Amino acid sequence: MSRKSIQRDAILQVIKNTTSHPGVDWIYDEVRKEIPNISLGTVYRNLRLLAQAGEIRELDIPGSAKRFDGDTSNHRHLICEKCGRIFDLYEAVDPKIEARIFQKTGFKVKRQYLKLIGLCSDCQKQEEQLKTYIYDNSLIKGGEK
Amino acid sequence: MSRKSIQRDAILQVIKNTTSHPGVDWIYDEVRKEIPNISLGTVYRNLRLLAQAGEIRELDIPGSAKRFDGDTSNHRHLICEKCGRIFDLYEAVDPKIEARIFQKTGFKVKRQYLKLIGLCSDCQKQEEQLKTYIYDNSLIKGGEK
DNA sequence: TTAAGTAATAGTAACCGTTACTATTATTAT
DNA sequence: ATAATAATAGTAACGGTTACTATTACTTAA
Repeated sequence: MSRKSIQRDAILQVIKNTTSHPGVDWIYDEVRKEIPNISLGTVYRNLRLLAQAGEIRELDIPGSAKRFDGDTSNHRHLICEKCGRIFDLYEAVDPKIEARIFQKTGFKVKRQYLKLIGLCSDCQKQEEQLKTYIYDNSLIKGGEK
Repeated sequence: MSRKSIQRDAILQVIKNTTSHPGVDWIYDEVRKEIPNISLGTVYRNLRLLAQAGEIRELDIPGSAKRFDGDTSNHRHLICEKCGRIFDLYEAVDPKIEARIFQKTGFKVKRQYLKLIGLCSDCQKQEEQLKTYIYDNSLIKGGEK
């Protein structure tokens, strides 16, 4: 990543200018508004380079495509299993765990990936509503998982 | 998963009889020793069914294919970033974190995925050796990442 | 300031893990 | 036994990602 490129700058800007945690497709679409004929391969290559350079973070979401985060500060993610949205969590992880593991096992922890899967408050409300419907009206709405 | 099948039983046995955390290819190879013409699709389908039924666990390793674990007890994984081996960790995760997150954010955590990436003790030794070579002989060996 | 050297690119093909499809086989309840 | 239908083998398709290749555009130094 020694030479500058307009494409890479544009990709970085797109990611830095959102607080969402976009996937490649979304990034590709956004960048094409600036550079209509940019190649998808260019997007992938530069995302890798930018992540390696530490300018962005690459998230891995179980069972779905890569996502990226322009916020490289130390934070974790809450993933709603219903709506798929990703929320930021600025909660420190117990730092003692690494020392304890090293003592016990000899394994040297370098990175902790703590992913918390659950329901965001919006989806909890929906679940509540759904329950009410079911109990009140004996209506069962399927396929919401 | 209402009817029994020889294929599914064989797949389950293969996974239960190893303490490694095998991927689909390895499982497929092992099962073919018993059932040579088993279909790869059958392996995938039954792995999904067995995981849904809670008889095995499906692991997701960042940037690599699915792996499975016949040990469904509550434990976590240490992943060596050098050799790729997966080690079991029977260390409880701070349970207070879930309550704290709910209080602060309203997000209801259902599952914690704590993956610890680092170096196993074997690979640490190799790294040490490598450093020694470099310092002693000014030999640089590349590509070991 | 131009020319040479070579990253980076666009466009496309290939790849790989996984899922979907379909005709056939095997299991279960009657 | 027979009917109903899960489950299978074999194969095709799929989606995300990477690899390839000829071309373009930075950068350095003459």
